[in-house]
Amino acid sequence: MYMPDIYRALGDPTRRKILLMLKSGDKTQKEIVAAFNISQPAVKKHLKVLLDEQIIKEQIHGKYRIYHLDLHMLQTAYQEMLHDIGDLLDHKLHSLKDYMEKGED
Amino acid sequence: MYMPDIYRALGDPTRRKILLMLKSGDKTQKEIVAAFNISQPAVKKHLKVLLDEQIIKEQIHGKYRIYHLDLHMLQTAYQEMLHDIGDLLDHKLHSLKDYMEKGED
DNA sequence: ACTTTACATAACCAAAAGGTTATACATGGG
DNA sequence: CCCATGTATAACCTTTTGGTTATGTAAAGT
Repeated sequence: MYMPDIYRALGDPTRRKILLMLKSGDKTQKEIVAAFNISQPAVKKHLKVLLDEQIIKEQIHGKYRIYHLDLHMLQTAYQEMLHDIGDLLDHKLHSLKDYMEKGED
Repeated sequence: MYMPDIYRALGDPTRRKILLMLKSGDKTQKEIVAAFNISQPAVKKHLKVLLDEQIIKEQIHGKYRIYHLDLHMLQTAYQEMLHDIGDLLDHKLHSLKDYMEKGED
């Protein structure tokens, strides 16, 4: 059984850029491919990793594949990583909530 | 010029365990090697990655190499990751904050 | 019906990652 | 000086990763 590995998902800069792209709105695979200068199958592999880790979701719309962030999972993922670093720094998870509260406008 | 990649540094479970070890105090390479059942050169490679990413520092003490956490860099890494998650989630902060508050126990 | 268009899939490749064993080097103790 | 200990380095191996090209398939436009 597959153990989701958030470090794997976020460990690649292309994948992080894809996530940033999706922040500004849902995107088709075509649009994502156009934003990088790697091939369509290469992009698709990155999307598969993000799908496997459940960081993004896919919707089929005719011949299009529309991708969008799974904000819940993404937040959980970062929470996990921050928790690991937080453990090392002796200041824990609540600082994320603090950050989010201060960051609101 | 080399851009430190915190995601790479934390991407391996052995390295995360090494960091956890170092949290409880500085360690010689010998002690770190003893804590895993992989070879000394394998451990050394992990240490090199952590050194490259400047997450840990090395001190030469006679024939010993003493490793310790670079808390400042960890702090920076933490901030970097907070920034990343902020970038991704900022316009959804409200619902996430609600989620986190409900999710706390 | 035919042809684009968007995506899927297969086969392949080079380089990186994570490990090994064997061996060299340097320091400290007897 | 000699030997044990701690670390460094070299050579090698396997698997994974991130990419490629080529080709197949399904939906949409004309």
